[in-house]
Amino acid sequence: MESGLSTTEYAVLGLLTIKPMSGYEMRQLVAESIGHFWSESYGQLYPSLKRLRGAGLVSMKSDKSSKRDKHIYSITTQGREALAAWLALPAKPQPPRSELLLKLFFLSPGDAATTIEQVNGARDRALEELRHLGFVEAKIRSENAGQSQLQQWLYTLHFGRHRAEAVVRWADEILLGLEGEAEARNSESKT
Amino acid sequence: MESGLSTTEYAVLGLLTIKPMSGYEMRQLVAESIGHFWSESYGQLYPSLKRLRGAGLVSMKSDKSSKRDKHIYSITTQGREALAAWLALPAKPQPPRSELLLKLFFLSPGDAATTIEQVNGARDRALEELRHLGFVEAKIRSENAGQSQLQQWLYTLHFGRHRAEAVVRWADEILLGLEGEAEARNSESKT
DNA sequence: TTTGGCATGTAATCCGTTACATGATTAG
DNA sequence: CTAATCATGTAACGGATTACATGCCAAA
Repeated sequence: MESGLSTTEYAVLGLLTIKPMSGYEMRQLVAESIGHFWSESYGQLYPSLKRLRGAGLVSMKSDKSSKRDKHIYSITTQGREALAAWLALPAKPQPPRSELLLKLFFLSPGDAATTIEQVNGARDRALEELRHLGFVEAKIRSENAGQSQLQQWLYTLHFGRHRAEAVVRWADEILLGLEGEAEARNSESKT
Repeated sequence: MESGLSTTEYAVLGLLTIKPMSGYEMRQLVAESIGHFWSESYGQLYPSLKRLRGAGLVSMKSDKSSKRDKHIYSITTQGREALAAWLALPAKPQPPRSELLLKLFFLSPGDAATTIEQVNGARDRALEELRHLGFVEAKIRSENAGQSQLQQWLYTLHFGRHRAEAVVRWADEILLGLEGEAEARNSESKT
């Protein structure tokens, strides 16, 4: 069912609404602007562009001006229509697959040290992401002041922030409980 | 690098530490107990069991007693060692890929109605998950009182709770902002 | 008797990353 | 001169879901 296009292909269409771009440029843009919730590799990008072109959803022209021929892709009217239709469809929730939770689930309470390490690792990564998101937000706020799309970008950034904050809260909850246990054991052995 | 086994195979080893099981049983157990952060299909399960058996990490015996021959798998000592080694390795963070955020990113501020729909949909799903997690927690608390593994199970459940709460907070933040905008526009047109 | 759950597996297919192959341009 | 970055693509591979193929047993 659905619309025949893969999610990657819709992502490509979306990127081309920002501006006409080469495959290489798209890759960069994905990595720096939506890297916290999306990724694309060349192995997906180039074949997708080819298919989309075949379907008339994007057009291509060679830019021989500056350096050596570079392929600049643009979204067509049909492409915009296909994208708009997809954007209005409810996003399907993706089943999360977490290696971290898998490990925690199977670790035994006797391995408290390993549990703590894993939880701490997740906490550190979340803190790091929080810093990174703050940095990105400051950057796009200054670079895109007044840009109409800015608000939408902030939505995705804020999602990342709430997600990371949740991880920190969760980790603190566990770490506190584990410390409490250790203390209880301690005072017990002293009595 | 790494250890030669896939994450699915470690998950299988982990499941077999709970009790010896058939492939069919494993599938059920995954769906009901760790379904909120992991999934396995038969197309992965059976070939994995085959490979693990070949590597001597699980053993199999046919149960002809009850109905018709059923294959019961158990984890071997080597299997337990392999699992323990993997559990101690830091969990690698998986790059999130969110179709929802992709849509929000590309929706234009003019499509506020669609944005609201998407965000509300995510909020509803999070609320539903919260109810579900509460239900599961009550169930496993009563069924596994005193079970040593209970605490580990709760860790994963609580992660899900914090994650879902984060989505609700984020959604409320956006929805509130969007309402404020609408009101501002309203009073403006009245003045 | 026919539907649904138990039960085991394989094949086709999709989606995605990594590695490979190639080559120009630019900064140190 | 040479390493990094720009630039385009394909091939190989791996991980995962879905569809397919098969068949028993129990309940409605």
